[in-house]
Amino acid sequence: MQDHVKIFEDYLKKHNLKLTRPRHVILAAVFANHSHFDVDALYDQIHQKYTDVSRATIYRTMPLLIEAGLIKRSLRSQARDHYEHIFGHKHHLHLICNKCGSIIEAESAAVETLLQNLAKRYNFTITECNIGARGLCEKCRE
Amino acid sequence: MQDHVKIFEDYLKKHNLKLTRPRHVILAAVFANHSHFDVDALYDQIHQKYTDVSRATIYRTMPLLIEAGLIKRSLRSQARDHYEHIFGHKHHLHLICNKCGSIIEAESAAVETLLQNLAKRYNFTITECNIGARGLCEKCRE
DNA sequence: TAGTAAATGAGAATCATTCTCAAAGTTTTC
DNA sequence: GAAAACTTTGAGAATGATTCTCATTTACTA
Ligand SMILES: [Mn+2]
Ligand SMILES: [Mn+2]
Ligand SMILES: [Zn+2]
Ligand SMILES: [Zn+2]
Repeated sequence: MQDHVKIFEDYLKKHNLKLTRPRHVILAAVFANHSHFDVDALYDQIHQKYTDVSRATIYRTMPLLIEAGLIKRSLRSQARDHYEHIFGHKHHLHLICNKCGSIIEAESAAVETLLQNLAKRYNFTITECNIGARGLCEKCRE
Repeated sequence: MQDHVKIFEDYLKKHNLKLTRPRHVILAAVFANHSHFDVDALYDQIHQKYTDVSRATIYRTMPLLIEAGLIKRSLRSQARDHYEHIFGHKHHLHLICNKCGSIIEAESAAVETLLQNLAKRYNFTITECNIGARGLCEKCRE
């Protein structure tokens, strides 16, 4: 059973952090759907069932989930941080439409390989790629 | 004489915006050095000679310079927007060291081409690429 | 040079995020 | 299973980058 719950719990134990109810609730909410999210949306979602989990705790938990390798900070739209979970998902890149705001997720393996090779030339060790582009989607082009 | 000043002035005229002193001062400061900058650093730099140019005007001018194709919003470090000018510079990508914070600028043409081809498959028209990676630089790896 | 519309500076407002601290929870030890 | 030792939590205050407001100034037009 090597699921996200186990990974998080292992991470917490390894770092002498406690396995608390809010942390489990937040983790579950993060993996309850598979799209990008921001803290505000997450708070709304959680708050329907668990009125006692505070924004502060959500903000405090994001770095833990990142450190555990379960989510990444993926985009920033109008001054708000966005996250997406990465555990259970392939690496991908984002094509963001400037008009309608829709996000296409595309396979990134080839681009990442090229990027890795490039980094090698600078003796740079990549731990996290961030690849994306803005433009116009099919529908918005006409 | 197709320099950045001319480009900016043409942009302003074309959009019925006025060629003001603060806008010229800000443009000059942006191109006075060739590194990344944030509004705060820019303000400090400008404020030494031109004490009457306000932060508000600098913030208001950034989108104009972006629209004119002279700068781009390039990175965000700890909640602060960073910019770099792009006129007169080749496209490049950023390798950011997580330890020392240094930024390596690397040639991005090959990666961008690949990204363009990928986008084509989704009928997506790219106007702006954003490619980068985090990790450890040569010095910080030991 | 006057008339008109846009731009500016100063500081207030906004708003996402971080911080503070007293109260509550978790783990360890007996 | 209860107390000690330590961590986490919620609530709301604080912070800090960015945006807004509005009275005043400036740039352009004729
Ligand atoms: Mn995604
Ligand atoms: Mn750069
Ligand atoms: Zn679109
Ligand atoms: Zn380094």
